[in-house]
Amino acid sequence: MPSAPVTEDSHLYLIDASAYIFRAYHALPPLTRASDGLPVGAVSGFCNMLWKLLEELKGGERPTHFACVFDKSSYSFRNDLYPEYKANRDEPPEDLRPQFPLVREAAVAFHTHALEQEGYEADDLIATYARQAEAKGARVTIVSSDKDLMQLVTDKIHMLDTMKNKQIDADAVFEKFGVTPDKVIDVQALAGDSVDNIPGAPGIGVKTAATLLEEYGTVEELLERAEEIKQPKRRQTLIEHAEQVRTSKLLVTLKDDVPVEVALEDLAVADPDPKTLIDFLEKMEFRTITRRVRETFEAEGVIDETTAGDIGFDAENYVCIRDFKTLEDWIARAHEAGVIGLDTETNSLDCQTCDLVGISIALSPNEACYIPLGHIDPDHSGGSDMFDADPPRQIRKEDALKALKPLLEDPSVLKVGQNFKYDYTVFARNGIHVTPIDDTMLISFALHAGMHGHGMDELSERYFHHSPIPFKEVAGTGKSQITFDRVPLDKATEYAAEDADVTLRLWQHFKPWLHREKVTTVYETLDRPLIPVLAGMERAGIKVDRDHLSRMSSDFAQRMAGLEDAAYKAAGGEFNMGSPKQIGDILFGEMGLPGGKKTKSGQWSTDASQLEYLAAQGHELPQIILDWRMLSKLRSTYTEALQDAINPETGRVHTSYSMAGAQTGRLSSTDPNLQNIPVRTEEGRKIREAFIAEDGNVLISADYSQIELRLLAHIADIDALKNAFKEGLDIHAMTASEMFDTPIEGMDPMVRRKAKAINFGIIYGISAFGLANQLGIERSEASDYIKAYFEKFPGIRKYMDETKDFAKDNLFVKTAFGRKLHLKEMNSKNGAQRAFAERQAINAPIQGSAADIIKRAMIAMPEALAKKKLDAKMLLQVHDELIFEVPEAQAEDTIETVRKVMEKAPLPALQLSVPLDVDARAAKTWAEAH
DNA sequence: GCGATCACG
DNA sequence: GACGTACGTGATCGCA
Repeated sequence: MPSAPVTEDSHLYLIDASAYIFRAYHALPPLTRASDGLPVGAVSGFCNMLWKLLEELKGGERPTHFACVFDKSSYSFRNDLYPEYKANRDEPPEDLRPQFPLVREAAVAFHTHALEQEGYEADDLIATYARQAEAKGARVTIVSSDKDLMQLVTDKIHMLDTMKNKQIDADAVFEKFGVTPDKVIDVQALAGDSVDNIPGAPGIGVKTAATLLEEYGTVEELLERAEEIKQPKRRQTLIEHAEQVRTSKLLVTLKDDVPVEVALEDLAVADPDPKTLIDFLEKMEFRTITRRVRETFEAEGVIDETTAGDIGFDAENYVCIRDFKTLEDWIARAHEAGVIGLDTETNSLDCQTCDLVGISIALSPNEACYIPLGHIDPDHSGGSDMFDADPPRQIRKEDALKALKPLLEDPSVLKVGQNFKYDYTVFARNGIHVTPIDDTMLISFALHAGMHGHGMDELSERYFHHSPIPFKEVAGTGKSQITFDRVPLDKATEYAAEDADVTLRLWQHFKPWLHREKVTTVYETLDRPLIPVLAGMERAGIKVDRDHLSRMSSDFAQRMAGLEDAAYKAAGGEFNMGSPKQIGDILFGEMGLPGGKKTKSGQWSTDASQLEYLAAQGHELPQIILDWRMLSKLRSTYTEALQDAINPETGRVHTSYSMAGAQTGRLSSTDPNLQNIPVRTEEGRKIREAFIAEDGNVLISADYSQIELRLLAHIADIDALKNAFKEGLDIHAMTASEMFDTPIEGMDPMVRRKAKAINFGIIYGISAFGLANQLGIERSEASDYIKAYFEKFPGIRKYMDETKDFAKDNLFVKTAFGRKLHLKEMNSKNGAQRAFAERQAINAPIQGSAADIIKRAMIAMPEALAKKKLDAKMLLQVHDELIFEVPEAQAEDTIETVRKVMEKAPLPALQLSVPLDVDARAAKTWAEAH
């Protein structure tokens, strides 16, 4: 650490760190480290404060000497004077305690002294250094708002409350105590202090103390002449408690001659070591301040950017291509590069219907271009003067695409995209089949599922400490938002070229990690090849009978109106049937029915299980609400919304599959969600009748039977289960028979139902609470069932324990095909969080392996169908089910091929020890085919 | 923008 | 002994 003499030009900063920690803890919102839940709110506040003081204070305020001062322990010489000193302090809160050592670590990371000394409080050290510096004519700033330090204030020594950003000088002290700083200890001695347990004189507060001191000068003088005090009460108090007041003065007087271990000169401010500081901040996972610190260091040129692997972003180098010659030049350079970042800009978020507006290409970091192709009025902003608008000078779309096509289809040039299924579809609609490809979103997902999201902005911030321009910034937001074709070209170029740039950089950053993390195969055989398959399914869409939906909608609306009348009658007045809040108030408030559970927000819960319970007791209104809710759900989410989703050009509904949404590796379906079309109730199933085949065609539905239980049997290696599947037994009946020791023949359906619930429960990471809830039985009974199950199938318990142990050690679990799901809460101190992670650890390998298998089937499917010269088109995936559309005459052959591909899907990567069974049927509607 | 609810596997 | 609980999703509505 450097040393420098303290002179009149010096400015010493003393941070009252111990007091700061408590204040930050209470004043700042709680913050925990994302990866393990470690509480770090006070540490974060401390780091921000230090950084601000050290780096952002420019000019005369900048410190020349600097130190953070801590309390060493709770004991000090004051305890010898007065054993009760600070005796009323509570232990620091549980989630503050681990932060004390971290704050000391932070002080060191910032390259400042972390001072503490046995037997003295931080305040005494501060007093000593402050007085020493003052004696040399230096200025002193004490960073604290603690009133105990106010006695130190002089015209050289000030205090600074960083949270309120307020200087505390002699005037401010006078305002608080009614005396000048040198008399503060006298006021405190008289008034006492409940926080520090300083007794003072009973009945005398700050105001009275100030008045008395005005007349008598000091405590000593006052006590000497106590007999002269006119008010009898005060006189008596002061005479009686004279000794106590003298002790109090000793307690509040800071010791300014501590034999300090570090000399004042050695507190000279030192530049932090960039690597040490950034490493610490990154370890704490403070994203914002890490970025700020990094940027400052970069600006000051103290970080070697290339060794950090981070080449700064510089939009200056982005090029807007508006003439053909330049485009040809970039295409040639792209061939040369061999790998390019690629991104498309469109005029809507729906890649099925949008128009291509522009293309961006990145060749290397900071070397990127944007090719506008469909911009309107690019030289005016927002088209306010449409009549004057000149068409922008941009390359004709057909010409550009024609020139780009060979590049985009060139097998020797890798095209890297982020969420590339979108761009793939846009290009496909323009007659270009982009290949070969990589997708940074999917690479991130293969590497880090469960650790963080996989959106580009988040990845860029996390790995490059760079925030790409938000879309909102170029297009605006809300009602005044414009489509990308109206964004002026300069802004469009900055935004679009940056996206391609970031994408290429992400690829460079991630690619080596695929091997290191052993997920190359997952990415290359399960995720990447699925892109064109899903793109094809989304483009194909499924035919939906609008009239059928429309008729159902009217029918539902009528019946809902009837139910509304009945409900108002039963409730004795009108209310909003769609408001759970109002329903709760009526049922449990006005009608006084016995309320069940409450929701998190304190409202009465009115979910189906609650209403069913009330209905079963013979109450009318709950049943009406249940019936209405079902119809309302079916109508708003399905019969109405699905009509709007029909693409007018194709007459079909085109969903969009999300490939990196579900943590376990499952797909999800949005806009609209076609994976949750009703089937469980009679009424709901009718909606599936609206999903139909084109004339002359049929729909085929093929689904895996019990795939997750089969995988459990295989993964946990349970002979009894495996044999049951091999023999084609009813697995739930078999389980019941084993558990309850009854023959399968003539089994009570209730018994089988229990076993079925347990089988599902096992897959979910069973708990007595959950099982009891599911079956509507007592928790103790559920507990007995689980016990019986584990006695019959000890291998399952063993599998569960081993899986949990693995997850605790490695913080991830794997599917049978090697897909990883990271579970960072496995060792959380929070019991509920940990239990949740444990159940995920049980479930994810099973659910994820099933997802992997159907993905393999889907990837193999197009070729298998083509080979058999079948015209079947794969349309939908619903986790364990695939829907196809095929000319009627080919239905049987298609079923045969589909079944074979699905049943053999794990091969050759994995030979399951149980057979996979596939049920398949052909029909005119999805309702019948399922 | 969030919680409650409910549709699916 | 209390806590908070079945796994994975997405859409709609009311409400602040």
